[in-house]
Amino acid sequence: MELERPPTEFERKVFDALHLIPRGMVTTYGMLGHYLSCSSAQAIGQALRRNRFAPDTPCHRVVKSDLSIGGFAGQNGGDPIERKRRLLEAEGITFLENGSIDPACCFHFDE
DNA sequence: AGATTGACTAACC
DNA sequence: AGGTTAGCCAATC
Repeated sequence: MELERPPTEFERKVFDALHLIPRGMVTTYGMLGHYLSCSSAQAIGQALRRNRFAPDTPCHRVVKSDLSIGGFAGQNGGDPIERKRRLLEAEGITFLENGSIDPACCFHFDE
């Protein structure tokens, strides 16, 4: 069982970076990792998965490298994903016909 | 302390 | 287009 614990330093860095993403934009696990000098997008996903402050920290603004939706609330489909999609739409994200996100909505970190 | 687990990704078939 | 694989790495058995 996973007990309550304060965020690790790594998780704090990830959560802090989320607040740099403007409303109506998204980034990817890989790009976020690159910004944090972490070469494992998977580790980034792990941190977001364990984000217990969601959606206060905008973890829904992180999607897959191919700009498909990615996961949410520990799942890769079903209801949580529907919620993630609606959150993004409500923020002004535009989706293409194939269901992926408009590349123009991709936020680029400086440095 | 070692193995397992992933909200991943690029590179292959 | 879809599957498999290897590499990645923090957190969790």
